[in-house]
Amino acid sequence: MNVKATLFVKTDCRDCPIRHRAVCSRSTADELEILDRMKTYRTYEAGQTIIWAGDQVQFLGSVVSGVATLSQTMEDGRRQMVGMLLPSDFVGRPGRESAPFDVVAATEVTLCRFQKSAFERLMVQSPAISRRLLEMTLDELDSAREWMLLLGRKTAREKIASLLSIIARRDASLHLQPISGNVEFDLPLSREAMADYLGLTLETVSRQVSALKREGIIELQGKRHINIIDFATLLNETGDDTDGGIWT
Amino acid sequence: MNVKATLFVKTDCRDCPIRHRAVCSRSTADELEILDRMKTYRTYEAGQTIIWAGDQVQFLGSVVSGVATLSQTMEDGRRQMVGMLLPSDFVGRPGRESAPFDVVAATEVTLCRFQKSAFERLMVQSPAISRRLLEMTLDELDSAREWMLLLGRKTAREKIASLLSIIARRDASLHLQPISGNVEFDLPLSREAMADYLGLTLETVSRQVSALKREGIIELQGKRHINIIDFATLLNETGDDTDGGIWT
DNA sequence: CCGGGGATTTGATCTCGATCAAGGTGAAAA
DNA sequence: TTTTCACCTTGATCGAGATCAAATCCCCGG
Repeated sequence: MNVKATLFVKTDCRDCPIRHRAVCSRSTADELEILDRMKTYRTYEAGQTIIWAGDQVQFLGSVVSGVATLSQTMEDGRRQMVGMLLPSDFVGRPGRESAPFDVVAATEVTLCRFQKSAFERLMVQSPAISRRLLEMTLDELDSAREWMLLLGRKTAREKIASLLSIIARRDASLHLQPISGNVEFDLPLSREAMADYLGLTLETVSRQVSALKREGIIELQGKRHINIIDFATLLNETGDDTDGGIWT
Repeated sequence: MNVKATLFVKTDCRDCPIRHRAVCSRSTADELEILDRMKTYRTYEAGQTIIWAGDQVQFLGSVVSGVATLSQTMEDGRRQMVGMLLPSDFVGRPGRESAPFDVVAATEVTLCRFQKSAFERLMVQSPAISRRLLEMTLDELDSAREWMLLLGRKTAREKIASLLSIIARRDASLHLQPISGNVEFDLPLSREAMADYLGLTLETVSRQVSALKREGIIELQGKRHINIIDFATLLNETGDDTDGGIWT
């Protein structure tokens, strides 16, 4: 833990997000140097597709700012979001030719990117990177499986409450703030994107948000700014057990 | 590929499944030796819970025979299966204290187990193991995300057709047979387990299976033995694009 | 061969969320 | 300022799948 902190401070990669730094955290200074020199930034505007499912992708990287979505679409247009990428999340698959899902910028998004081939070469030299990526991928897998419970078994109201509490939590952890009582944040997703994430229609999302507002559990300022009156009360609506589980 | 095949033959671990062998496939003979000496077998009867969510688990391993399920349950009893473990699938998380989900034997299950601490020590020495586990975990993550599309957006009939085609495919690949035309296999899951996997009730599962039978797309022998009359016809009912996608 | 009990099927009815259809809102362009 | 357009809300109705309630099947022990 101390080692991690030390390396965290040592790295020059100051403008890169926490989790990307964490990827490098057990590497040597040399390796950090190499990663650092490889990196480039690119910004995508809201609504832009960053990666199409099936594309050959030449880079890996992580989200510096903004929110991107991972989703898939059936031929008839039904769409399901399968993940949300927030600052510090890793993007891309080492060792894979083509992307399995669409990556779309929900807000303006800046990525810190590495050339895929160079990163993969570095992975072979530095086993710590593979171990760290394994750890991160296991976390993502657990999150995906938690989401399967939501999609398969939760009611519309529970789905909305769960989504709001997750976004609130991730937003708070981004600003390194504790979470309790009153919580405020901007929704990075449109009603339609929320529907795609939750396996609902946008009308149902709108109705459930209105219901939570009517019942005084949340307040809205505009369409996108949410004020959770009391976080614990919202949690009661999620259907989850009280302790909060694995979502961060 | 040749290297893999060679090592495949070299290892003494003959009774262990394909994918577990794959974990070792890029390791040295020494490392294989160590893994081989560590391994023990254990058999669980159908219905038995192998791991409870939250348990401290002291082993890792892979499924040798039988089918196990990964699932989570809400306090009020709603249950969602989040994965199915077939022969060759890896069980357990290196580097994790406690299990995130229940693992239950759907049929009689035999596991090949390694002591977790010993395996983790081996992982540090042999970077290839981490890389291989990362690859496998990425596959699982993609599968989980495909399943999210099913849970969030597919109709009951599409869900049933998808499940049958996945089980048929995995069963065929287990016996190293190609899949096309007429396909026969035993369902390893009860109607209730199928419902838990698909986010449906057992009555809906039963009705949809009956409908597929009535329409001549499948035949039943007993409750559990399925005969898919023409695999391509069943695929048409899944809602997936024609090429089959990532499911193996 | 017979009875018991879990697993499955089938039927009747209900309900939550989808669908169809107008409106409202607010920020940016004209 | 007015227009416009994308986004969101609200209302009315519908229908797929849930729920409640019996049968029926079948495997197993006696």
